[in-house]
Amino acid sequence: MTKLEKHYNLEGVEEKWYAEWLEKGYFSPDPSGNEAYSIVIPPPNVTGSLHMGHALNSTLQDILIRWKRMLGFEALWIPGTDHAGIATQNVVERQLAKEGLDRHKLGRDAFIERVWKWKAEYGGRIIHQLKSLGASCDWSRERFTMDEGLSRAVREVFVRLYEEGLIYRDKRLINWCPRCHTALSDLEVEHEEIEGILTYIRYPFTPPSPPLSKGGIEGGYVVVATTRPETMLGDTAVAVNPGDERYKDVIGKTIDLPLTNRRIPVIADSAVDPSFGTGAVKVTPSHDFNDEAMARRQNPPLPFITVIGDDGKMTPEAGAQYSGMDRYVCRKRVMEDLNSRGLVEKEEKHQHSVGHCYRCKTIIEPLSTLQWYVNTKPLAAAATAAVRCGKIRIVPSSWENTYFAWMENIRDWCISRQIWWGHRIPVWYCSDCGEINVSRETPKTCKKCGSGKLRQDDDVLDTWFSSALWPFSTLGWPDETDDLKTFYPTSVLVTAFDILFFWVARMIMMGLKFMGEVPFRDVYIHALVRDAGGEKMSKSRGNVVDPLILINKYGTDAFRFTLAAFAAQGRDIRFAEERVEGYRFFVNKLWNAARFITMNTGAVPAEELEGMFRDKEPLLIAHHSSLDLSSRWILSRLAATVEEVNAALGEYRFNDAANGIYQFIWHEFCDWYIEMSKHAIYNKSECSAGTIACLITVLDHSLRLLHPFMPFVTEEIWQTIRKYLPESPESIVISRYPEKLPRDIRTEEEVSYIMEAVTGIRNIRGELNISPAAEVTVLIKTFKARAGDILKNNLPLIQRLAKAGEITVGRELEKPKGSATGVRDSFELYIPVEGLLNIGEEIGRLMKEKMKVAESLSFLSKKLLSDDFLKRAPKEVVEKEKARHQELVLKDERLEGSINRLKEMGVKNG
RNA sequence: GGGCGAUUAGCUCAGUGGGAGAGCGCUCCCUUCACACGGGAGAGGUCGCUGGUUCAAUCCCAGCAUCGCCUACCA
Repeated sequence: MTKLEKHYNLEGVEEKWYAEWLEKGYFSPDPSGNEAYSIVIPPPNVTGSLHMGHALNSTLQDILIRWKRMLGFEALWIPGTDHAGIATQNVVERQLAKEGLDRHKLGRDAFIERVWKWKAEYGGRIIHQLKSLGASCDWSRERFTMDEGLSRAVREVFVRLYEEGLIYRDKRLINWCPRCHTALSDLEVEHEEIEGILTYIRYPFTPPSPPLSKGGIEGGYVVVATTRPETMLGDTAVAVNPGDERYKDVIGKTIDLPLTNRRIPVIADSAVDPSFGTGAVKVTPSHDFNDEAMARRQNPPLPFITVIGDDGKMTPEAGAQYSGMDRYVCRKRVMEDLNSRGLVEKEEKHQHSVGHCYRCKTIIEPLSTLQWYVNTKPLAAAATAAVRCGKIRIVPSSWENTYFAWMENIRDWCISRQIWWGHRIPVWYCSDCGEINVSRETPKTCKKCGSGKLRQDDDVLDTWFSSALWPFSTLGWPDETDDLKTFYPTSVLVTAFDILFFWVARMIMMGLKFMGEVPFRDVYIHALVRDAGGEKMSKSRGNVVDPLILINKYGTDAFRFTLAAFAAQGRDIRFAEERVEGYRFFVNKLWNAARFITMNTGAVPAEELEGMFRDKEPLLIAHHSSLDLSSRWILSRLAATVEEVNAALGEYRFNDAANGIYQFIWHEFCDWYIEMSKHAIYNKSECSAGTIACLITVLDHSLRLLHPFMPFVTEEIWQTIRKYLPESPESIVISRYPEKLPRDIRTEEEVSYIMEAVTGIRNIRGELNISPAAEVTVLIKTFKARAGDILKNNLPLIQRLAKAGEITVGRELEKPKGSATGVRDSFELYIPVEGLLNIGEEIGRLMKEKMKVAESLSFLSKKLLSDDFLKRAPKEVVEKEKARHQELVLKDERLEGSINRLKEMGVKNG
């Protein structure tokens, strides 16, 4: 037997077992084996480093996978990373900048080579970190979104969507990041509320000025308001609401646009809100989404004048004096020029939201460009239906509404990005005839004219395009692999809500479209991990808690258990480090329980102990009648816990599962059963093999229950007791998860009497501060014959646990003079306290208690006198409350008596 | 602007239509041979505010306040 140290020492344990598990291949399921259970990991960015979000996400998945594996499923957890187009390109570009290079100097091919090199060097970091979390992923199936197989899937999907007309190319306004120099989808724009300036500018009418209407127009000009004055250089109209009386006479008139030599019309459009600003709006179709829509609605459509370029600088069309200027420098200059002409009416502070690039936080610029789009409406309809009809269950279900709302308002998805790192769009343009060739394989000649002069589209696809295929591309699609047949659809997707739209919704659309089946049955949406103050953790806030540091400090097991215990549904997690410390104590508690048990296996002859385990599981059931009361009790409590934990995990209530195990191991197994068992163990003549076998059995089951949460310490301990267990496999990883053990309610009830007696005695001792050395005499007056019998049969146990001396049990006992009283459900305890305590203090305590009772009593009396309550409350409730009232009356009388007796004693003793 | 969520012990959080729980912290007692990373006993809460429904509300409903998040084309 390995000798266990007093404190659990994690040094080397985790690495040792993880290596062992990998070597044995426990994490690789057999596609032709039992029923499948599968999860695909939300692939972390290849540039990523493990943060709390990953840690929580991965821990929950690992708990599910380990649980199902132990239940006998072929459990597959596919790991991998995402190529993270813009993010990765940014990282490598920063690296280049340090060397005084940029990607344009390097050229496209060399740059991409450089990114691959970077990936080879640093891209495995997060994978390594996942392993240190104990993640039981099947690493032999690890994928990367730019793997050859996944690239094939991407092309297949693109071509088929194009052929069905669901992918198209169009020139329209998109969100443009001037820093990343690429288009972004709507989702990739983060809106932030900022305080800007609303500038009111005078636009003079082309002379002769029109006659003035009421308000609005003064001295031959109309006033418009804007937060972006520089865009006026691209204005092609001023719009007013057609119903706006103030402006009805000027619709159709023209304006001499200041700082330019252009003339623009005043138009009518019902989208204009007459109550905002002046009720007149400058229209810049090339740089504002609203204005673009307005321009297209006009007949004929308004012209588009692009004054800001893709680098965020003003174009020649902005005018010679502004061309080449940065957009914000230009804003200043325009303001100066307007001011010098007296055209600025006023400036106001103004709260409005501004879009920022989600990768680099640069303010995005709406820009009219040619991009590829997915027509998402038809795909979204099926994806909505799948959730509505229950083919996919979103847990917690409160997220369903969010999902529906987004899906029903979905807009077409801009999928092209003007960067280099990613899946290049499989489109080739013919230089001779202009034909667009869309193809799975790189074509040599134009399909229309046969020309060999083909040029591939420069753009790459949005990173999320390949992510959307992840649940089936990782399983081998478009090939019909065994893995695909066995493991698709996957069982559950575990993720945070922040990528519900980016990723989850798109996976559902693509899965339904290309597999004809949902990609997963359940979507479990877990909380976001925030800091203790509720702030989102981020590098810029400097409040990031590094999971790896916690793992180092407290061990992976304690850390994982903390995450699970925190993972209540529907609420964000405020992470508190003290909790991790608390659960490390729990690891140590478990460790010492195991130490106690392994130290005492020799209390009975080895053959006898072996005999207990000779039968197959459930070994102890066979011996049930030979087991003592407390052993039968702990087995029943174990059964209750097993039931609770399985039920909780089945509903993704990780916190309930974790707390259930914690409660059982610490407070029932350790605090009660082990203490009860000592009586037998330290008196070898009384010790039965059953008790030792029961200790081992409960420990074994506890370890297996706990293993998905705490994989390492459970394996470490389990290996030391494995030799006692019949037909046990070589690792706890592949052992059977406890399920469906028999309960014994009668025994549980009986033991509850003993526990009540013990806590009752301890109560009195503790409250009266009676020395632990004093063996108190106890009288127990029972109300029920059965309770009395149980207590009588277990007196030595009660004496031991409560450090009591003589105990008398009976139905007709009289309370001795000068004794403290404890009231329980089934009996009353009397402990003569004369000489054991300070009478003054005790009287004070009793008075305090009496006041509390009196308060409850007055409340209850009022309630019981109320006609309404008596008439309308359910009978059983009324009965309950009456009984409670009776009890309180009795308790009050007893307290009164005790106080009086103590007072007498006090007088006697001076 | 629309929507969602939160508000429970000093702290971090569970929970329920019939006078509220855990962990940590705090107080007191105990170095008893698994564990002081331990054991035992306690103190501590008008369950955000105001109304309503109900015999009964911390829980259901409405409004308000504070905080957080999502979403949106008010220039």
